[in-house]
Amino acid sequence: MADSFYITTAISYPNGKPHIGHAYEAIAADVIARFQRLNGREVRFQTGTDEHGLKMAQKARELGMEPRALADEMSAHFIAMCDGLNVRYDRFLRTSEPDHHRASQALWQAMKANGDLYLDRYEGWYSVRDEAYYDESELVAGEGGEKLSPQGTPVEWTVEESWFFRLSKYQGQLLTLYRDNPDFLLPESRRNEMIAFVSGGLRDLSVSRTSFDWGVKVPGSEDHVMYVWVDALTNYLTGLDYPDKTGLFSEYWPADLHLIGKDIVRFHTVYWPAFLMSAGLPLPKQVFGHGFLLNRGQKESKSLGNVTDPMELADRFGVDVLRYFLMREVTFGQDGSYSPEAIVLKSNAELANSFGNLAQRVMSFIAKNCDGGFSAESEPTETDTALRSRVNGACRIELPEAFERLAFSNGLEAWMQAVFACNAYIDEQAPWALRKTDPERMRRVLATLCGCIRDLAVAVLPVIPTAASAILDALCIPEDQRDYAALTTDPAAGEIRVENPAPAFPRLELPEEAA
RNA sequence: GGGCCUGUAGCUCAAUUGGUUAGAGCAGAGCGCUCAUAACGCUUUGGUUGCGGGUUCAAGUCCUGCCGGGCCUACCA
Repeated sequence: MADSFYITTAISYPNGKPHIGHAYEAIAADVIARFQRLNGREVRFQTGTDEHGLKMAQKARELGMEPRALADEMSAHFIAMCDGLNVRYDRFLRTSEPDHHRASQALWQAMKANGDLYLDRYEGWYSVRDEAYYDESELVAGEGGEKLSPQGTPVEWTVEESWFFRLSKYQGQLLTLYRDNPDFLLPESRRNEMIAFVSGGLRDLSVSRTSFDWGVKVPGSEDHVMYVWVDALTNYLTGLDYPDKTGLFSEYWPADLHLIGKDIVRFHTVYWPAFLMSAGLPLPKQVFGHGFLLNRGQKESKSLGNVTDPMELADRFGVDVLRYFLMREVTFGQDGSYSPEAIVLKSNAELANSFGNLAQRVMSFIAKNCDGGFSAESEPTETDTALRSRVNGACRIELPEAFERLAFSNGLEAWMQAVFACNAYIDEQAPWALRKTDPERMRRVLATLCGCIRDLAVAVLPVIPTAASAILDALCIPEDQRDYAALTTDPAAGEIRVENPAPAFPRLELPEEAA
């Protein structure tokens, strides 16, 4: 289908509760999904949890539970997070689901049929503590001259039977992909990184393990489970009922956008396209590696004790406020910093004082002075038309163009400029003075403003769905006129009605610890 | 250790890819307004672009060294 749009987040590893980074990615993906729906596209949005692997198995053992029970418990937190943040996914996929095992095995067999999987031995210096193999060159010498991992943990020479994927075979095709499709991997800095990585040569990839069994079984090799990334990446296909290629799959594959963190760019832009090439499937159109959120400029970690529960932020400041802050403050693709003070400051300045107050001052004026409704009879002046086209341009052209490039902060910047223009216009036109001198002119001014507020509210729907809808409700804008296509109409032309306007954004108090 | 990215006003970011006097918002200061969530508007203070060299008619932008931050280096967004 030409206007379908398939977007995914990375699936989260649920060996702990969701942190701010999970929330950030889910929100960004939801903003894109809502944005594309407003553009009239047939959107499918998938997120989920990546539940296999040694760490989950170990964590479960520590807690004396079955891995599946732990996965059930932890994935529930991720589902609750999405629901709590107004993240409207079409499918929440758990890799422990049977259909996912089927899909992973089907992909495996497709790669095998193409001659890209072979059984060999994996040997190397293995650190049990780090659960990782190290290259000889990475090892450091301990005090007694013994070999240690770069983290200083003991290593031993380990031999394990393993299936391998012929990654080396795809070096040329991958480099061609990056060269011919500059939009395949964004932002650009990440593409440079991957070109350098792939140009340096690719080793075949060990894609199965025998040391644990919490995973997808390798077909015909039941003592092996798939390397977790083979199984994890396949989730994007599972959600479309692969290996059935008739229904959802034919409609939505290839994916339009895999939204991921910058730390897993390699898996999505080297391994994943190579797997797909091997299986003879089309490649996703774009992978975008977003940046990380820093807590007051510092990375969050358990050892620093500065881990933030995103739901706590949402409860404290509001879901829309959190969503707006993350999209507005952080340049998408780069790292960003957040703090309670920054959230409060941004929300008060832009949402409460500028946009929310604009809507409220206009609507409550109409409710009080125009009996809640009216039609403007006089012709718009040049000033009215200028404001209207400025605001409409920001909402219908500038913001959507920026969002299309995932440049959310730029799009919202343009939107904010339009809000400022409206506030300047009210002060200049002073409808409260016109009320006594020229009521007809007053009505025209108010109608112009209502048209602008309609545009502004529709444009930000993807970011702050609840508050923007409340404003559109108060303006009595019908549900079917709340998308970008509807912005070509001029609501100031007809009857204006306002019902029960209420402030859309409360002013927030600065957190006490900041004082 | 290696690779890559990053450092611009107190804060968050721009700067058309080397081209006038480095621009916005927030925060601060002054004035105006009263419809509105003590909200809004106008004016304004504030920068040796991390530090040192170099290339160039011209450097925030390119090269180099140093300092700080980050990501990857075969299972944490």
